Amino acid sequence: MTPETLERSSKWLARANLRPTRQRLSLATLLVGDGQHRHVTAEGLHAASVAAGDKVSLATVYNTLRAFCEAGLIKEVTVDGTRSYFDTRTDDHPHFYYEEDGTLVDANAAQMKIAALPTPPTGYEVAKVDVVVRLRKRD
Amino acid sequence: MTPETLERSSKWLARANLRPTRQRLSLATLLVGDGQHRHVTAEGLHAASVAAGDKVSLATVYNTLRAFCEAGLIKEVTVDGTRSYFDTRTDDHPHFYYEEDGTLVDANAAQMKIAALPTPPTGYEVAKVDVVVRLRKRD
DNA sequence: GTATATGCAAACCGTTTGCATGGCT
DNA sequence: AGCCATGCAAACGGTTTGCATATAC
Repeated sequence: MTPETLERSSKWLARANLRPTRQRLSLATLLVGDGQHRHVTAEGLHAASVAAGDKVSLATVYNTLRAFCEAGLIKEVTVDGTRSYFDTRTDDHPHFYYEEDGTLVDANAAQMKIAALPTPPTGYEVAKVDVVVRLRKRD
Repeated sequence: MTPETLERSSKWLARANLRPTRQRLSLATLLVGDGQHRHVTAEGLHAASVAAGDKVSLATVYNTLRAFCEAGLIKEVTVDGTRSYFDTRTDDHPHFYYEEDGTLVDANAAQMKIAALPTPPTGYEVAKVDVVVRLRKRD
């Protein structure tokens, strides 16, 4: 791990006033260590941390992902009823979901033009707009 | 129940070559008996069937909703990781999701203009585009 | 008569929680 | 020292499944 990787992860945690514990640093590094955006599931992130040689319990992965979420560092994306996905990019943007293997990736937001949004009922405001483009293999 | 209600439900099942059992007719009637579109959860539909005096087991509600889905009579909508929603309207259209109570309703599709969609990667085609506008109470 | 649908209860699986231990400041 | 994070295992809740019974055709 390069020094920049560690520093980026530390600052990311510091930004949200989260104590830089070994486990959080490990997960933060896996999430944003290289400055790229990522979409992970709890199981997937846990597997990655084990593969990286860091010992983090599955429960801690869940608790930590939730903590990151509440701190606004990541966002949950609902695309599959059976799994939760977390996105390191926190602004509203469209996603591609590969039905074949359950992979989630960012779609090019610039290509997505929502000219008009349905008017929210009175008394309500838009919290978030989720756009998921589900993809299947072309035959 | 009016005769039209029963006939509509029967034809709806017949359209998909599904045997008109008592349970299926009951659920079909609750879903499309009045010709309106509906968004239900398995638990909600089960409660409705019990309230209507029809005895249908929860397992059968699940199996039946799945069967209706596979037959193309309804579509599953993923908006909440903890529950599955089913929509009697089967074309792509935007939804309003009330975070406060988990209600799902159709948004006015005419007001929703997607001028451009992100280009799918080569080898893949768009299976479905889910648009969920999450609403929160305005303070 | 044969294939299929139903009901029950148990299994399932991702996620959450209680509580004792350990680490950060 | 005090508060907070971690880990384990048990609990949880929605959904699925195996199997015996009942129903449609």
